[in-house]
Amino acid sequence: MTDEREFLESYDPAEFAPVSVTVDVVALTIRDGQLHVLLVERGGHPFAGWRALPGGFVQDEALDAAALRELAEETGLRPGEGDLDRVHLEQLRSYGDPGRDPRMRVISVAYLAFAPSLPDPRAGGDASGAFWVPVDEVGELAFDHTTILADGLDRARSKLEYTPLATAFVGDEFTISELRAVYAAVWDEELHAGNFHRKVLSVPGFVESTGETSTRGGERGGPKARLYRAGDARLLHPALLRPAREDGIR
Amino acid sequence: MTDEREFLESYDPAEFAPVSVTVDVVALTIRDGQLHVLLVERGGHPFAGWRALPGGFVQDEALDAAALRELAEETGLRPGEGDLDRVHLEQLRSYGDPGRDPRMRVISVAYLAFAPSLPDPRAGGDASGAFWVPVDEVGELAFDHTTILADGLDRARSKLEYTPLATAFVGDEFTISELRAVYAAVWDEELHAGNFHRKVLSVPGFVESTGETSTRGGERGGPKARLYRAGDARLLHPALLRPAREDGIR
DNA sequence: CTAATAGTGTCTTTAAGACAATATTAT
DNA sequence: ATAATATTGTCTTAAAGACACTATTAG
Repeated sequence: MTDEREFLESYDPAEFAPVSVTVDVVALTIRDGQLHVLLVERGGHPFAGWRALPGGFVQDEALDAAALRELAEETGLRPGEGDLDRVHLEQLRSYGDPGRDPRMRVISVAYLAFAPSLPDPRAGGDASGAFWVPVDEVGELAFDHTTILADGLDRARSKLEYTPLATAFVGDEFTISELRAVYAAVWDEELHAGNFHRKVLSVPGFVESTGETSTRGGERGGPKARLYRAGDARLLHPALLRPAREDGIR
Repeated sequence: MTDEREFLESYDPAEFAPVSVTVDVVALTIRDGQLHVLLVERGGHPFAGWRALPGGFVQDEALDAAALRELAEETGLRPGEGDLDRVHLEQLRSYGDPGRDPRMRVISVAYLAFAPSLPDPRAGGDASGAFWVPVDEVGELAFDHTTILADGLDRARSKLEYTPLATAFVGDEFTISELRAVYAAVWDEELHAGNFHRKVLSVPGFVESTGETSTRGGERGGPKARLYRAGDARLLHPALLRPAREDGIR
């Protein structure tokens, strides 16, 4: 195509040092009341044997599609078969410092995925293994993935405040207590059951009642709870704000 | 380097269709009480003669540096000489749909820049001209820049709520009225002067008094106003929330 | 003088948070 | 029976918003 030739000639070849574009996914889920992230163990160099975020090269596809594909490949789950349908996926940000990959210039577009408890992953792709790791037990990761994970957690914690994101971590139908457990796990804070309950119900469109009630009470006793499903709100108003911590503000 | 050879051989060449990475900048400033965005007029194909966001190819530099460089080139301002020092720059998100550039696969990392009123730009780089345009007079833009601009405006409007970003649009020292004018321009809403005044002063670390007072009153009368400078808060707590609009929530 | 503006005061409504009470269920 | 839990009630405090008022300044 002539246009493309013109295009390629229109700028300094020095600017055209080869660049690769990858996607990396910060996939979060909650297991046993703890926030977990999906990690893979790298097979090849560099960082062989290190843990890393799942990811890979972008093919002839949209960025979102690449992220979903990588997630499916690394977990062994198939898109379109239920498991991955309920996954909420959003772009986090891009990372492109020269030198972040020792081999060549690589720009990574990071994604954030939220999922209800998923089965244990099957290894796939480049990874010699993939597994869910509690976020407070993640050590040093390959490349700049420690930074990416930290940014992803920040984003997730913040989005819980003003969006109904928490509903992405629970099943189609859930109790208010289950929802509270999501907030507690992601924020790593206790929440007052009574106030939380009233607050959630008072935000228009956050949850809607199914009219049903759970088949049994809590794990350790208590009455059966009413069931809710996600409402139609895309923003929570008023928001569910975390208590202000002095650090982070200044 | 052997690692690089291994690397390049380690994946399907089909995945290695050439990719370019660009940065595009949504640069916002306020002139005459109206929010303006910096646009360029494209010289070459495709979209010759169309308006577009300033941007260009990423060289051997960090992404942030590329954005700042492009901004400097398109405006004719020099970094490190004051004009651009007060510019707040942050990454917006990346855009990479296949086909967003008709010539080849281009991933664009978009940036958002906020600046106090800057001088009229001088043309530079590929652009046959660059200029500030009121955001409500921007027509259709080249590529997917209309979407990028919309995303940038959303981000800016939202960040005014919970960060001291508004101070990036005013000078080093400013009056509460000037700050209110920023909010009014970005949100395109009137704000109650009295309540706004009290609110701003009540948020810890948002502004701090200089002890000085402006040399003259408002444009059309009124007493001299006290001067403030930006405080040390990185987040506003409590936030300055826009009135909830029914749309946008659902 | 007139109109506009800076800054403060006051009151109402809404939301957040602490705490208590009651009924229901697992063990 | 005991302990934990779901849900609702009450009260206090913080914040938001509406409105009024005074003093000061440009024109």
